[in-house]
Amino acid sequence: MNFSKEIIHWYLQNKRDLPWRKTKDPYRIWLSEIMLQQTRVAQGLPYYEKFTAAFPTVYDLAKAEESQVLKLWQGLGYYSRARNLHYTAKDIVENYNGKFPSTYKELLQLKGVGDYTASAIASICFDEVAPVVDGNVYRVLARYFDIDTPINSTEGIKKFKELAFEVIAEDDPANFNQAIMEFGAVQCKPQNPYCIVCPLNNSCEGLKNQRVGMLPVKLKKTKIKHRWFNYLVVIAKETETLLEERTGKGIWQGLYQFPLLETKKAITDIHSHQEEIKALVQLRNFSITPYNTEAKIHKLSHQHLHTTFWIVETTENLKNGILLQEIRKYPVPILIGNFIEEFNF
DNA sequence: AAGACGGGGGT
DNA sequence: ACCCCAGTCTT
Repeated sequence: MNFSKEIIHWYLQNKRDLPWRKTKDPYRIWLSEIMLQQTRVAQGLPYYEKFTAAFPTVYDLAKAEESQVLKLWQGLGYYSRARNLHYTAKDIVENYNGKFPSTYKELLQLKGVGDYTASAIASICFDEVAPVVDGNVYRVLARYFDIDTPINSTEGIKKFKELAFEVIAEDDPANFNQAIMEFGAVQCKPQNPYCIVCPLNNSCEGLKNQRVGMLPVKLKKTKIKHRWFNYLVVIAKETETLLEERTGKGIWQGLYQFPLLETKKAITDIHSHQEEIKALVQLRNFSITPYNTEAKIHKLSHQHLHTTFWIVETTENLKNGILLQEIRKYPVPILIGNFIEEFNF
């Protein structure tokens, strides 16, 4: 049996029972693929259930408020996916008569749909011979063919895509694509792959050359930036607080947070920042005390946020205050969400 | 070509 | 501490 037949054979016997494998509805496949970008199945699964319940069709998603979409997305990360998801739902309804396009080339035009996702939808929903190349596929191909070209180099991206075209089962691209990804996730996994029981272990070049553990090769890591966030948790008359929306570039676009004072390093004397704080919270008189004395480090893949929450109490009226009892309606970063649950106002 | 973009899980 | 995850977009 050749590579593609063996992979599909393995898949049909070992595939997990996942909700998006029970449908060919392009809306649901699209939704699942966007959610699973850089995200494990276990983490994305509950979100898929929430979204399909709240938005059974693309029309339901299109007519939702963006903040509602972000609220449901809260905790999943990479929030541009949620904003693009909403944008594309409206795009499909307005410009495609509510029907997803059926080819790789057309799907690629949609915002938030790149090479991988266009291939996934085209193959799974429309049986187009469009190979997917995700992290799993890079790993399986690099090991099986013993290729050490870095998977995130321009040359590597091109080479592995060509290789995927060569090995794809042209008579069953839908199953082959899902099979090779599942195989990478479950069998040929990053650490401690099950080579001993692998159905391909007598033809795997990487295994033969004892190079499975070094493959795939990937170019350098991103350098981590350190930032110091001071959140001003205003409590006015024990019933109201202040939230601001993050706009512009950078992390957490469209999400809400307490008024933020970002500093170059940890604050040693809060009173030296009195004027900045006054301007941020728009108050004349208030008391301020740290909630956590040791900064909490919130780790993102590319930034470490040294975070301190400051409790700002006042008896004045707030300019644009929100009711504390409604604070959970706003989409917030998990860092803020955890604080809200822990502080419990 | 290189960065930016989240959060969680595994070793 | 480091790597990876059903990647895409921007610079």
